[in-house]
Amino acid sequence: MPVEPVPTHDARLAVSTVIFALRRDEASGLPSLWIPLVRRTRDPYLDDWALPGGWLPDDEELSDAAARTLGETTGLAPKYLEQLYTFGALGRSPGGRVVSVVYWALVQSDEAERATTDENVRWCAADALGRLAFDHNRIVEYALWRLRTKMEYARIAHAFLGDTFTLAQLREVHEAVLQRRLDPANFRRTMEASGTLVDTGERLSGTPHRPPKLYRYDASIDLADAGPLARTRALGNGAHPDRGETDPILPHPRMRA
Amino acid sequence: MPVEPVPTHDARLAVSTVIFALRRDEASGLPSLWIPLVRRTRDPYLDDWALPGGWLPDDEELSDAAARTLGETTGLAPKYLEQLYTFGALGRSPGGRVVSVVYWALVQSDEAERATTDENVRWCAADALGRLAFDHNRIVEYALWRLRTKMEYARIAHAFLGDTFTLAQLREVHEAVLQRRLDPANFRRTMEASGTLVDTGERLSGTPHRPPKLYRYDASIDLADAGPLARTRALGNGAHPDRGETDPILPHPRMRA
DNA sequence: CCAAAAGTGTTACACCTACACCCATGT
DNA sequence: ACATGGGTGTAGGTGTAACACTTTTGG
Repeated sequence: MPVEPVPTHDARLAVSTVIFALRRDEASGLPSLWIPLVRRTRDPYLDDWALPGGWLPDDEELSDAAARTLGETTGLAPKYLEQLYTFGALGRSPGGRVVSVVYWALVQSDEAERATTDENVRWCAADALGRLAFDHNRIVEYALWRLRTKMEYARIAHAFLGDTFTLAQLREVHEAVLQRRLDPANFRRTMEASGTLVDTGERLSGTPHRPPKLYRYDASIDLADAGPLARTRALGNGAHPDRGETDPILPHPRMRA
Repeated sequence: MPVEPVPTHDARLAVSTVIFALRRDEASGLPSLWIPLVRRTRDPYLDDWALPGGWLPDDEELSDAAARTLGETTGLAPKYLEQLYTFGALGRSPGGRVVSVVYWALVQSDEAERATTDENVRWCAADALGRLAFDHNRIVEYALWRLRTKMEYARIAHAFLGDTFTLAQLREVHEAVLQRRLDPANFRRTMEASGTLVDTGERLSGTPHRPPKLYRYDASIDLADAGPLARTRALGNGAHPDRGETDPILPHPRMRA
């Protein structure tokens, strides 16, 4: 057995969060993904932009730390929060090793429109950030990939919306994240088949055409596929890690005997 | 901006690994999943069984630490290694906070047959471990779920086998992990369609029936779906994190416009 | 009435499943 | 020769993609 001495000078532990919201482009009218960044106020990468985060307090849960820094920078509460990955490469932070447990979060987009924006917080289009501090470009790239991948098999799109929404709004979210148009008819059937949509009986009026039904999201269905860690924290809607790699990954059966 | 003081008393950082091998049951002849455990030699949970791991050295990469403890307990090198999740709940370790970055690994099964087994290392059937130290039962449960989920969409089964293998051997791996029989004919076509199998031209002789072809795994195909972190470390075959929670996740297109 | 989006129906096609059947080798 | 697993062929079911079509509102 190897000896197991208590370390005298551990790597430092940080928590960061990639926060996604949907923002409507003024010109095209189409929504796209935006994330908030904070300006560095001290030496490594001073004045550069970085992901919200900070050192992990001794007495705070990892996900709580992620949600707290999210609130401190945006003034919002996450509607979806999930651990992304832990980055701990030796060279990633000049001047002392830092291991960062990174979360990703979705926030309600209409709330995000009127979110905090001061000198040191800036919202950027997720696919056109500048050069970020540390390895944060890589982290955002991975978070984007996870969001897009997971959107194809999990029901998380509603986290960008309010309590009730129309199918067109839900489809618009999918289209913005996946960056391609979806067939309204097939999208409707796919969502209805998932069993997670509840017809509220209400309709949205004031549109210049036939008023669409308003739906509500039903969380009780999804949990089966979310894996053994899903039951952990409730968090309003769904807060589960991955399928992995989710991968996922749970669509079809397979060739059986 | 919140203050950002350097912490005086961080949580301690550990790395653990869930190591999977396939072991053939003497009675039934069918292979099933086994994992090595180490006996605790100090106070929290003294003499209980736990996952291999240890404190993260200041100058070692996370994945290297996982691979090293794997080697120290089994004498083997991983054929597949991927970060699983980071566990950092406040109460998970009595007497001081510990944040564990957990990896999962696959090792070649015939090598594992003759692996280290002393007083303090024991191999157990993955679905019939006793009560483990800390939250390690939960961790193994999650790792098992990830392995089974990922086996359905990613090509990782070959990591349990040698350099060359027959389709029947590969199918046996899938059957053992997924715990159900697969149709040999359909399994063959699915694997051939994946494009990751290379016919070596050789055949396995000595069987009491028609000699099956020997195949080799071709890594160059898979990397497309593995996500932005895949290019990181080469590690013989594939070492990529997730699709996440992958998950996944990448089988089908979707309703297009 | 017209435009436009909501919502329904239908067909073509891809893929998975199940199972029948032939092939090649050791005993 | 024959038993056994290797390997190929093929019909039926399931689900998605594409698109035509009807419905319902505001202007």
